[in-house]
Amino acid sequence: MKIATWNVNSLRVRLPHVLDWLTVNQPDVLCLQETKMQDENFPMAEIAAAGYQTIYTGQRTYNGVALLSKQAGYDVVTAIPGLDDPQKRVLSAIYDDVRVICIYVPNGGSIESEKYQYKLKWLAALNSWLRDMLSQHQKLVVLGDFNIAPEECDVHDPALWEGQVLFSLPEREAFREVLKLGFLDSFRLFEQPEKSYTWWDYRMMAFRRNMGLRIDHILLSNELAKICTACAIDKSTRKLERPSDHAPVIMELRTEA
DNA sequence: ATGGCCTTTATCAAAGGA
Repeated sequence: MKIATWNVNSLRVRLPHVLDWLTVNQPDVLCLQETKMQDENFPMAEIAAAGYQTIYTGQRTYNGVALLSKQAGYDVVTAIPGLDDPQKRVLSAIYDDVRVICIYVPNGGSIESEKYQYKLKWLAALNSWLRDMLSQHQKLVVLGDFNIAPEECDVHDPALWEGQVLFSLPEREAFREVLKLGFLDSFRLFEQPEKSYTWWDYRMMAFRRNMGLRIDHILLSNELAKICTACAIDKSTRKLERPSDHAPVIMELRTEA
């Protein structure tokens, strides 16, 4: 079973990339963030033509998440229970017997901003929810754009990013607190190339210079970590015309077909 | 490096992203 995540930064613009990527990679489930479109505009027909079913929850201009899958998902959840949040950042469903939770964590603006406080509050609510979900689902995947680079090796220049949003200590602590609930970072279960990142600024030729951050993650419950056979970042999409600034991350589980 | 670049919008300048 292949499960992947990709912040597409506008599904309208990136739809051709997504369709190509589905055809080439054949994931069982692809989670998208920043679709930036209302539900009535969702390109369900084009995606169905590629052989994928869709679940989505979107809004105009900002945010928006979607699940594309070969088989139908069920028991859909579209928000963190108990968190009053109009922003569409969460989508979850069960595929086969695996509970998949797709998240788009708030960016946080800058450390001094209200958006940063919103991010920390959001992460605290996520933690409580995931604790609850773990008690109900042994096979649990939490994946998406976390907007947190957890370790120094996930940042091209840790000194430059020290204390900045995406790499500040409270955010990294929140990430560690999620791991402590009983998750493993699937990317780090395997030998990986040095300086592996999932996001590069559009400016400064950052991709060409590999000035990136690893902020998109796939976390696995212990039960799933035991059967995880691979996890990799696909940098190839970042070289396309009009690319998303994020690269997809893809993970594979050894499951009975 | 107080911006650069990309996307969106009751656009053509400003906000948000990361």
